[in-house]
Parts: sequence; C-alpha cells; structure tokens
Amino acid sequence: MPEGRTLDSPLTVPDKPALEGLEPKWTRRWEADAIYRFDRTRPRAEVYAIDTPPPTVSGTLHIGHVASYTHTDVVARFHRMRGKDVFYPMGWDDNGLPTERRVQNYYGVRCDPSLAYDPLFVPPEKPGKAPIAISRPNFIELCSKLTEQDEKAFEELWRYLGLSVDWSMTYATIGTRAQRASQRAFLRLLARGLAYQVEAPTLWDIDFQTAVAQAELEDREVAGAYHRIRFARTDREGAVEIDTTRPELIPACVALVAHPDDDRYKTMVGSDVVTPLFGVRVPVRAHELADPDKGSGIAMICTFGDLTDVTWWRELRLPVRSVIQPNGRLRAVTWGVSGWESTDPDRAQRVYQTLEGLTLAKARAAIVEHLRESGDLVGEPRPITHAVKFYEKGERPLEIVTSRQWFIKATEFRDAMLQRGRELTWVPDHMRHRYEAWVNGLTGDWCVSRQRFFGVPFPVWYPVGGGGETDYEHPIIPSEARLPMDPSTDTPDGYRPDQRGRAGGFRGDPDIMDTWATSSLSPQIAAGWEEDTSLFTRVFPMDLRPQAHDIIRTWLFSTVLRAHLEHDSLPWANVAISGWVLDPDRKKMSKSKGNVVTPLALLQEFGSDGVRYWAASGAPGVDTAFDTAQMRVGRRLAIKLLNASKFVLSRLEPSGPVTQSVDRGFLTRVARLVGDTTEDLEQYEYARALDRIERVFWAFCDDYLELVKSRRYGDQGVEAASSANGAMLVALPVMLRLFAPYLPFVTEEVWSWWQSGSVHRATWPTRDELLDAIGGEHPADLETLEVATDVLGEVRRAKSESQRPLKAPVARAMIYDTPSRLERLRAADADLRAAALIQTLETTVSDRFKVEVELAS
RNA sequence: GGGCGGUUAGCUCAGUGGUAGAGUACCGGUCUUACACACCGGCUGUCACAGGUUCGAGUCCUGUACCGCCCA
Repeated sequence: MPEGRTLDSPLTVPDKPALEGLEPKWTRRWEADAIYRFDRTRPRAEVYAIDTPPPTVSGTLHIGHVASYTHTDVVARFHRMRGKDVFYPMGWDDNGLPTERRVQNYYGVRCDPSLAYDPLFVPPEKPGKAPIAISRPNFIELCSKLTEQDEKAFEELWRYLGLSVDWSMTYATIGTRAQRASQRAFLRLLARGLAYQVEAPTLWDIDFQTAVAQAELEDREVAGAYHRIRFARTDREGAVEIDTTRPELIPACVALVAHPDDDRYKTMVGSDVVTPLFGVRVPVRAHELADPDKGSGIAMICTFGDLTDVTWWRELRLPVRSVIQPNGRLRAVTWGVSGWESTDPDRAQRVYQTLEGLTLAKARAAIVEHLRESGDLVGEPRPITHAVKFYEKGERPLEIVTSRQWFIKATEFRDAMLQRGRELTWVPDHMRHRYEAWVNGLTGDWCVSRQRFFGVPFPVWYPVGGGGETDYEHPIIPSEARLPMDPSTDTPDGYRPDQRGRAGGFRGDPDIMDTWATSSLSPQIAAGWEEDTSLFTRVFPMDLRPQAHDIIRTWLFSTVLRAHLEHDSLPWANVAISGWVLDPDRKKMSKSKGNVVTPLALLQEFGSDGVRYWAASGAPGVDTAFDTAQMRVGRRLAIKLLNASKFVLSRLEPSGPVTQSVDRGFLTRVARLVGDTTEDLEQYEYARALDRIERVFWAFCDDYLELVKSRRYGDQGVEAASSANGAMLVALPVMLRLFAPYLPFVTEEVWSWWQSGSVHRATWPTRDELLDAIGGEHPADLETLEVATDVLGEVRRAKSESQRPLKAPVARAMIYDTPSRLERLRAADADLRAAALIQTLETTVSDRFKVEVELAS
C-alpha cells in the first residue's frame, strides 16, 4: 500500500461481477442511508440548490425526460462530491388541463360545476360511452386520486434511473404548499396593483372553453379561402370590394380599414359603407396595420376576428358588435335595436336567423350562400393557406371572446425582464436570444385565469348586490392565515354559508389559475417561502434551473417575472437548457407522432448506467439522437469498470510508494484529467468531461494495465511490484469517483468492494491527491508511457497483420525514434518487453517513429 | 419576413488558427489466467458550397444552399 493508505473495509470482490440487480440493490441502500438527504444546517454558501422541472404526471415520461433529468443529476452529483450540500427536490406538475383530460378519458366523466357534491360517487370500472356528469368536488377527487397513482410510477422510474433527488422534499403543484404560495403571491400582487381584473377581448379556446395566454399560442398553417365581398358605398354610387377569410363575421363588422397612404382608398376614408345582408352602416378608417398588398388592400374589422381586430378596435375606438359565444356558436341578436341598427332590420333578422346557433364553420357556409344569392359575393372563394393562431393544446382555431379575466402585469416590466435576462448565466449562452425575442415581443399582460376546475382557485369572493348582481369592483380578500382556500366552498369572514349567491351575500370567483401561474413559483414552493424561513434563506435564490428550450417563453420567463416582482431578484443564477431527443429521422419525439420510446424497458436492457451514459453524451442545448448503440457502449463501459476493478483489487500486496516511471507517468495523466474534468463540470460541460474520463479509462485498461501486468506479479522485484500496485490503488478510486456522477450504480458497487461509505458522498478527486502520491507532475514519465504505448501498438499491429496471436513472441524489435523519445523509452524497457513479449529490443535514432518487428517462428 | 443553432467517416458526434479525430458499423485476427457482454488490428473524408483574411482556415470574416427551432 502507498504510505498512509489502508483498506477501509475487507475486500469483497465477486468472482463474476455483473450489472444485473444493481439498481434495486443500491436505490434501497441509498434511501436507507439517506445518501441524498439535504442537510438543512449548512449555510447558503455551502448549498447548491436546483429548481427541478416538475414533470406533468398525467403525461408519460419518455426518453427525452430521462436525458434531461440525467444531465441535471450529473451536475447535482458533481456538486455534492465537491462538498456542496445539494438541494435537489422533485416536484410533480399535476394541476391543469392535461390532468383533467386524462381523468375525463380514464373514468369517463365530465365536470359540471352546477352539480352538488355526491359523497357516494364511485367511478365505473370502465369508462362508459357517454361521459357521466359529476360535481366539481367529485371531479377534483378523481384528479387527485389519479395523479397520486401517476406520481408513484414516476418516482419509481426516477429512482431506478438513479436520480439523486431528496425524496423527502417532494412537492406537487396542486399540493397545499403550492396552493398557499400561489394564492399568497397572487394576493400580494393584487394589493400592489400588479394583478388586476378586467373585462376585455381575450384569446379563447372554444373546445376547452377557457381563456388562453399569449405564451400558449402557436401559429399553424391551415387551409382557408379569400371571399371577395361587396360593401355598398354611401358617398356615391357603387360598392367597395373587400377580401376576407371569415365572411361569417360580417354581422360583427364595425368598420373597414385601409392604409393611410393607399391612394385607392384615400378619398373613401371618413365615409360610411353598408354591410351586405345586414345593412349596417360602418365607417371607413385608416390605419398603418392595414396591408395594401393583402387581398384588395382594404379589410373588414370585426369584433373580433383576430388580434389585429383587437388593435384596430382599441386604437380606432370602435364599438363592439360581438356574435361569437364562448362555445364557438353564433349568439342570438335582435336587429334594429341600439348597437344593431340596420337599414333593413327585417331582412337582417331573416338572414341572421338561419345562422344563429350554428358553429362558425357552418355559419360560414350558410352566409356564403346568402351572399351568392344577393350578388354580394364577387366570383368564387379563392383557396389559400394562412397562419392561424391555435392554443398549443387545442384543435380548433382560437377565437376572441370578451370576458372578465385576471392579469399579472408584464409589459411594463419589459426592460427589467431584459435586464434580468442579462444577469442570468445561460448554458449554452445562445439560448438567451430566445428569451430576449420573447420579452421584446410581449404584446400584453399575462392572462392568468382559466375557466377550468383542477387548479389553484383565485382566493377572492365578490359581494352580491341587492339585485343579485356581482360587484367585481370590491373583491372580498381573505387574510393570508386562511390560505389555501377555495372560494367555492369557503365562506368569507362576516358572511354565513347560506348567503352564497344570494342578494346581499357573496359569490366566489369561479376561475382557477393558469398552470404557469403556479409553476412560475416553483423555487418559492420548493424552498418553503414564508413557511420555512430557515430553509428558504439557505436555498433561495437557487443556483440552477435546468429546463428544455421550448418553455423559455412560459416557465423560464414567468419564473423570472415572479421572482422579480416578489423578491426583486433572479430566482436562480444559472439556467441550463437541454435539447430534445430526436428519433432516427431527426424528428422530435412526441406522443402525437407515435415515436415515443418508454424508458423502463431501455433501463432494464442496457442498465440505468448504460442509458445515463448515452444521455450524458448529449451536450447542453444540443438535440440528441435516440441511439441504443450508445446505450450499449455505456453498458460495456460499466462492465469494463467491474472487470478492471476486479483485476486491480485481485492482488493488493506488495504495495508501496510509486517509484516507477510508467506508473508516475500514468498518474500524471490522471492528475491532468482531474484538473480538466473539474473545470468542464464547473461549466456544465458534463459531456466533454465524460469523453475525457472515458478516454483515460480505456487507455488505463488497454495499455497501462497491460504494460504493468507482469511487473505487478513480481517479475521485476518487490519494489517494482509495489509501485505498480500502489499506482493502481491510487488511480482506481480516482477514476471511480470521476465516473460516479455518470454511472452511479456500477461505481457504487465497485466502491463497496473495499471502501466504506458511499462513493456519492466521497470527496471529488483533486490533482493534489495524485501529485502527492508521485511528488508533483512528471511530464517526462508521461512521455515514457506514451512512447511505450506507441511501440506496444506497433507490435500488436505486426502480430495482427501476420494473423498471429498476441501472445506470439517477438524475436527482435527495432525501434526508430528521436534520441529524446528513445531515452524516455528506456525507463519502460522491462514493462514493454514483458507486455509485448519482445526477446530482443534494439533502437536506432531516426526523426521518424517506426518499429520493425521480427516474430519468432 | 426577422432571429438562433446546425451541416466533419455509412451512422452518432468531438475538434476555438498549426500534419483531419473518437466511438459505432463494416472487414480481418485472437478463447492472452480482469473482462468472449472481451481483446487486437485494418478500412473509411472535396470538413455543405462560393469568395475573403492569414505564412497557414474544419476553426476567423462575407455570402449562398439545405436542415431544425424560436418569433412575427
């Protein structure tokens, strides 16, 4: 043994080491020994806190999750071994639409908030054909029940993968703590005027029947058609022709608009035209957003056909004439009354009656027929494809519906958000552009209310006036001590439960918060904001937010905003963006494409370490190809670690100071490796670090061990053998610790053969511990090792090309090389001869390296 | 339309100014007492294209093409 080193515990090396069974064995031990438990006595400076993404439990964990959570776990394990107390909790994102949809399908139910709670309700074994209507409390019960099951399955998978999460710190976004934090944060924003409620045109999904935020939009190219339609002029004879893709909104038309510089329409601006079929006088107006190149260059403004209509309506101060209901059907209208004036109310009514109650698509077809009959349709509709806004989870285009919604102020903090983005360290750096583009493109405040059921309720009631009307202007706010609360079941102070909905009583806000309104507080929820101050001051603001790039505009942005508003700080110092896992056709893995690979079978086939190896080869921010071949390589690496370790530990005596050149050379190489990988990992370059470690390890197995094999058995005497064994016993535990963040199972297994404690609580190796063993760097000895390895390779090639076994003896080997390299080689002479079975070794000075090999017959 | 990233061996990817690399696949060899779930060796390139800077460019600059993503 090297001086000062003793065996920690007796050797227990299996005869045939194997990977099978390591996952259950070690996950149980880690849990029992609380290896990953956060120590809440350490000061902030000694803590590394991670804001783990809470996965959506009603979805499925796919191989993409495995990849990105592995990246974070490698970083967490590195910092833990560096001596940091790692705060690494898991969260479950269980509230919101995905869960509602899953519950609806799983149990065959739908939520009807008008129903009363049925304490005896039991869902059917199998979902029936027609969904059963159940009360909101019953529905929420089912949501909670199902998410609980899902969370268990998720946790098992994460444990099997080897995530070093502290499972005692787990939170759920529908949990009590999350509800309390969300409601408290909301009430504080409300008190400061940063949250407000307003009745305004809002993006609306007609299938989910809820408002949707800008961040949840996506453009999709869909088929449509331009319809050219005549509007009668009033300033003179004739008509003006407009192009629209939405003729069904003619009854909602409030104006026409052209570009102010468009000579075709300049003289018309200010005059009125009359809508076809409905005979409504509407003005012609001018606005820069009218595109002269689009259609006929003059457009119809409806309330509301799209977001540009909203802009025109607001800036041109136009009236509202709304026909779209929240369910996407045309509502009833009485023509001729105030706001619905018509030059021919009877005709308008007659036409409109055929449209009322129809879906928008059917109304469009019907109105085109009317226009054809009346001669107001010019030519036939011309098919086009155009970008239409959809809710990212929706199937039909979004509509714009005027409704009362809660907003959190965002646009006025644009500059502050840009500044926060600059303060953040982004890995990789270029991802900051995504954030900046989003912040610069903000068009409005953040709509946070949703007309759904399974989520955090808005903690407000409203007084009900004498006539039964709701007084939205004077919300009743609970004290923070009452949180979390549900205004649909809780009663405000000073009221009785039976006053709910009655004149002079109260009414609860029916909405719930957007899921991002809760998960934007994930650092606060996990850190025990205002509930566990001792924890909070140790972990907030956190060190790292790991996440994928597709939710920079939602989760990342909203978290930065909330921390800025509530704490006047960043929520974390660093953000690491992971890429996606692509299938072999370079397509993103997604459920809808049907190319999702479920992880458990892979973990079982290749071992968690094998899959983690593949995952950790994907650099931050870079998309990774799904590749089982890489997992197989990882599995081989893990097996190699078992066998090489077994070899090293198979003969510990004699063991002593590292005195031989080849040994010192190799430890010099390992010392450099430790320095390089430590730097890499500090910068989240875990993939590059793994590549380096792996290279040195394979060189250790293929070349170094082969060179010293005979010496360690005593062929060159006791001191030389002691040096070999001593060096191996220094190198092995260093390499095990370097691999530990990547391959937690196999490294722990090997560590347990002769060390006490967990490798995952061992100290990250340092250059100094290696250099202490050899008295500083030995570059000359490293060169000795390199030249010996080069020669060994040449001899192997000669044997291979002669189709002889590697154990075939070499009668004579002539080495051509520079004087200095030949000089270095002398220190490895005996090792090289033994490893390559060279009988006579000769050298010739040359400026070009070459080996001539004469095999013994 | 604006922006970001990418394009290197059949495949997956390293490579930030100094002689093009690794793994894998493929081909051939070896049952060498840590490992046949192994080992050894070989083969594989207009570094997308066109200009430019430089003694020297896969690497820096300009432009083009294609792929992916983000934002309109």
